[in-house]
Amino acid sequence: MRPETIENYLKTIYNLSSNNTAVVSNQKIADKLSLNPATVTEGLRKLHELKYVIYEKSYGSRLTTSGSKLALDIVRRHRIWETYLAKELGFGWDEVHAIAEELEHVNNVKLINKLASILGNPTYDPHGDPIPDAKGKIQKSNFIKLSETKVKGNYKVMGVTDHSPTFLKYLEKHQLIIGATINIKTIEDFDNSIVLVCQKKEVNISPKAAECIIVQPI
Amino acid sequence: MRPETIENYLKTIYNLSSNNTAVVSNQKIADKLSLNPATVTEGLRKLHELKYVIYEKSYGSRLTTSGSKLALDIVRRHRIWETYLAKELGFGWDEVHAIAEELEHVNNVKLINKLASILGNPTYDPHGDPIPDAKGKIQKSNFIKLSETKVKGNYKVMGVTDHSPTFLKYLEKHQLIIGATINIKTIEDFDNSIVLVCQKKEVNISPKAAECIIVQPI
DNA sequence: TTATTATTTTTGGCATACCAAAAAGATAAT
DNA sequence: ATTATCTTTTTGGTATGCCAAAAATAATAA
Repeated sequence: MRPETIENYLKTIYNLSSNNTAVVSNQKIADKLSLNPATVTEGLRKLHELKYVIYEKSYGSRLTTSGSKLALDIVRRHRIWETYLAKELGFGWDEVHAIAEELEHVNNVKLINKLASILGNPTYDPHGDPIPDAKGKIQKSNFIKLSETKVKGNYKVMGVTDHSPTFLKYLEKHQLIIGATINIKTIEDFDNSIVLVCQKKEVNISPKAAECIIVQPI
Repeated sequence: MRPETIENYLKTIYNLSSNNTAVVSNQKIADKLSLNPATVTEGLRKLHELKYVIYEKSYGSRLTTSGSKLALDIVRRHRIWETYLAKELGFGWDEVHAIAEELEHVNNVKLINKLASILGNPTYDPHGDPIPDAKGKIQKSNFIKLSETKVKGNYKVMGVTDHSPTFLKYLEKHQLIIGATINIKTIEDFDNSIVLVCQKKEVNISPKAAECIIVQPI
């Protein structure tokens, strides 16, 4: 298997099993990588042989220790590049994902560590995702999705789980950026939409959008 | 053909026909890319179909206008990255080539122009090679190889044509870096070796090494 | 010019990464 | 429990990028 192919699978499995214990379905991998399910079945069989994943037929996959290690390394490269592009090269948070997607495959430890060092070894990227350190150690947060909030009141935006430019531009338009304070006014029982105030303006958040916003009560 | 494959061929053809009119042999391309000649024949046939090169069987290849454009773009990316790695990220001139070899395939105009702008739009890279500007315009120099010098006296080191760490480390050891002034003492008729003085120390340069050093009389 | 050597091309083959469609297996719904 | 649906796997097939060995074509030397 080509290194790039391996990296894309491992990164995807890692991202899809965030809590890192859950098994990931072929379908979800296929969706994320825009691949035919048949291709994914084949890919997982090979990754199992390579001992990067434990793949149980018709059930799901999870990373082995060595797969996890590699995945964390790719995630580190991706998130360091995203941060570098945003902080040092002036790219917007809606632009960095696509570029980092390519840069992440350049595997040079010295390079990534140098970038990290210039940035002051950051622990979070522009989307609020934690950045593994050089040893693969990663911050664990227990923030919740906006869609999971049960009580009204003040929250802080801590991250996003969708990195598409469309979504990020939409958030930016409403000042819903990382670190912003929001005040939840209503949680509609009917359709689960949320009305909140951000920078003194009222915004109505759809359930779909609320799924992709990570917050912390304050 | 995969973009990366195309880029590697075009860049190689460009580099091998420096004066840009000469046709390039399959063998030389195969050597540079570490490919079997059979593979190169096949590759050139496809590039001809794609109208990136004019490939005449059993004779040689040269770039078309569109091939030249693409080649210059890749060369620009490569050399901008080399310069950025050296100047901004502290890598040695013996390290930058290998890393740039991978980074060059990340095709993002805004990114490269941003790096170039940070560097002050440089026209030469750490090996003394000219960097095409955003429009593909490239400085033409009429420097000569150290091996082509006919008269003794003072010269300035303007570049190198071999980018291997081994060679570059060897040069550095003798202070034969870009911008250095050298004084040619002897040109041996017997074996074409050259004795010169650099930083007050005498160095004996083999014909092979002299082939890879670019100088200008002063 | 002819023989020798080097280069290029052809041929046949292999591995990777993909897909579409059919078959098998799980899950959910009645 | 049986159907209906959704997911996964199998099967058969394609395109790309590569190579080794043989055949054809240049280039060089005798």
